Amino acid sequence: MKEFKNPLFTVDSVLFSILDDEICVLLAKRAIEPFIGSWGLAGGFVDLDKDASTEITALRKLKEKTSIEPPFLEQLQTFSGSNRDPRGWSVTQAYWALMDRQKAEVNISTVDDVKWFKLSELNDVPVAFDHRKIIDVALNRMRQKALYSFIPAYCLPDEFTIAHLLKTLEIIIGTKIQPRSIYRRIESSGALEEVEGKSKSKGRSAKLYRVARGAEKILFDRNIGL
Amino acid sequence: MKEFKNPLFTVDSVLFSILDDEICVLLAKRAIEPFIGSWGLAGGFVDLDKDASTEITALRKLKEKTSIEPPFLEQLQTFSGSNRDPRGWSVTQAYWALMDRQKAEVNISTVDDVKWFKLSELNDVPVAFDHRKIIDVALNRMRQKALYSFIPAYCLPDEFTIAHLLKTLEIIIGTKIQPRSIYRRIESSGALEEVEGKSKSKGRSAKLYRVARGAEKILFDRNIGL
DNA sequence: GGAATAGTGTCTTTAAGACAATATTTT
DNA sequence: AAAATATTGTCTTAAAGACACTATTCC
Repeated sequence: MKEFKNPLFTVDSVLFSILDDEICVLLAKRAIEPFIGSWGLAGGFVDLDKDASTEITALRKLKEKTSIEPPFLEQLQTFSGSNRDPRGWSVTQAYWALMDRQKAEVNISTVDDVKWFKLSELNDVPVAFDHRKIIDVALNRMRQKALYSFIPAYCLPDEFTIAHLLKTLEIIIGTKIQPRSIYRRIESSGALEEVEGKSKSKGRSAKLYRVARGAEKILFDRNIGL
Repeated sequence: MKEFKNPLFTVDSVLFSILDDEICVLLAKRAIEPFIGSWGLAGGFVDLDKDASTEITALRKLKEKTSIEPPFLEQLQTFSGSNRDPRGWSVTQAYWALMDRQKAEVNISTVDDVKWFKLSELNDVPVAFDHRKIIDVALNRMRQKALYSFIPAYCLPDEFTIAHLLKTLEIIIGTKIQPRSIYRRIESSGALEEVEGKSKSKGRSAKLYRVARGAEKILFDRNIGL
């Protein structure tokens, strides 16, 4: 039997959150070649001794950068070819993830090689490999899922208001959404749980909610906001 | 920098079609270890010299088995870990594909190491690796897509009737579907094109259609058949 | 013409969009 | 009380479900 060489294999994650009413993505400054000095996705090689699966690899790498594991992580797509990495034929299994930006802030603010970039800033920095393309694929995936799930709730703090969720969905989808539709979905799906306490802000205070366990599996069979 | 060993990397495809009103999947009898003699998905190692991407690898392997390239091929998911292949830590990038069973029949019927299995037969044969699990993930994906696209049309012959498409959707989804809903979707989406000629069968003959270019990208924003 | 299958009309149902109205809080 | 925001009521709209009815084609 013919013996084949294996391609280079890495795992990379697109971690999104929301900052100043804008989608942002976590990137790390590359300390090694190739693309040293450019910004790239959190990721790297599988540790064959420690990692039980590539999902573990993805979580490990994200934790290295943010100090916490994201509450939402899902396979995105695999990117491959001989041109995407100067070292040779390579494969990257990409994941995408969501987390509350505040939670990671403490850790990130102490280092200068990990940084959240707003989408609008992304064209002004050098992005390594084909990571820009991977981010775009992840963006499309997130936007699509926002239409028929509450998955974007995973980039909110543990407790949040419906107005906050609504705003987040609007930012991701890019259009106004009827509050009524969200209230209806919350009631009919059980994807959120009411928690004790109220928000404090300018006007009437709002009920607080948290994401119910397994909420990422609750899918509506109709798209919102079109 | 620490040097990492790469995992074994393979590409495997779950090819579905319809046979006797049942979903069927193409498997190949393994001629080499591990799992020699068992049935596995069409797939194998990337040819770093010839394959421009893993998608090309998948197409190449499918063509080897069926003599034709499937009209629909899409990334499914990646499966990884140290237990799924006795040779060590491994990664399989899985694709799923559809084609008309008749088209591949000539080639397949001349060999005895490639065979379509109905889903109901699948529990009676030894299936290699975690390929049974991969098939189940692909099944779920296909069933989901059948709810909001005409992608299942890719397992029909080049020209087909609406009744045939309807039947195919019903088989995949597993419930009765209103013909009216299908006619509406065809008219509003432009996913199918009418072609010359009529079907010949027992009763009134039906118009013939073919899948329009890019039809796999036409998605409805509501699920059918629930 | 009768059987069989294809395709249409149309009423009902479901869940989202629009947007006004009411309810709570904060100041 | 006024302002601000949260939540609900309710009418409209879009697309699917149900199912009867009409249209063709084969025999």
